[in-house]
Amino acid sequence: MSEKSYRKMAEYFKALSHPTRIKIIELLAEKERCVCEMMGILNLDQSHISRHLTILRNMEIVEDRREGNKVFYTLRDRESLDLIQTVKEKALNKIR
Amino acid sequence: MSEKSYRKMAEYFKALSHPTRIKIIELLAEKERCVCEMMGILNLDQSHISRHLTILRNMEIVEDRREGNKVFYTLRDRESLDLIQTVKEKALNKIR
DNA sequence: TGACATTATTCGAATATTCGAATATACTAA
DNA sequence: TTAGTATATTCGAATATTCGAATAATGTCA
Repeated sequence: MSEKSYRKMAEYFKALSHPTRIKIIELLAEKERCVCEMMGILNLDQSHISRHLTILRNMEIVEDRREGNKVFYTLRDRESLDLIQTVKEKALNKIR
Repeated sequence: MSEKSYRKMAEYFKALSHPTRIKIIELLAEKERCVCEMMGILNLDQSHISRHLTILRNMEIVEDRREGNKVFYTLRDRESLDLIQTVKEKALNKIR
C-alpha cells in the first residue's frame, strides 16, 4: 500500500467525521433532495449545508443535478451509509 | 438519534482519519505489538506513535498492557479493521 | 541507589477545519 | 433588462489538529 493510498483513506474518513455530513448522507439515503429542503430539515443555514455538500461531492460521496434554480443531491456512494450504520451501532452501545 | 450520538459517530470517524492511525490498526490486526516495534515498522518517532495510540485508546479501538518497561498494544475493536478494508478498496479503485 | 530503556505528556509553532457573515453566481420570471 | 430565488464561494476569526522537540514518568538491572 502506497502512502498516497493511506492519505486517500484518511481523507475519506475525514469526510465522514462531521455530524452534519453524516446527517446529510442519511437524508440522501432516503431520496434525492435539494439544498433548501435539507436546510429546513437540519435547521442549518444555507452556506453551511452547501459547504458540507462540497466536501462530500469532492469525495464522490454525493452527486448533484441542477434543475432550474435548484440543485438536487443524491447519494452516489451508498457504501458510506453502511459505514455510518456500523459506527452508529457502536456509538449507541457506548452511550447507554 | 440524538445530537450527542452524531457527535460520537463523527468522533469515531475522526479517529480513523489519519494515515498513521490506519497503519497502526492494520499492524495490530496481525498481532500484539509494543510501541518500539511500531516505531521500527512505521519509521516514525516515539512521541508520534504514542500520541496516535492515545487517540485510538480513548476511542476504545486499541488496548494496552504493560509488561516490564514495554507497553504492548492490541486491537480491541476489530470492526475498525472492516471499515478500513472497505475504504481501502474504495481508495484503490479511485487511484488507478 | 544510578544509568538506561521504554513510553507518555507537554510546549509552542504550523496547519487545517469550522463557522457566521457577506458576496458571487446561476437561474427564473416578469 | 430588473427583481427575486436558490446555491456556491470567499473572508476573517475561532477552534482543533498535527508536529518536532523537550521533558516527565515508569520500569529494569547492575
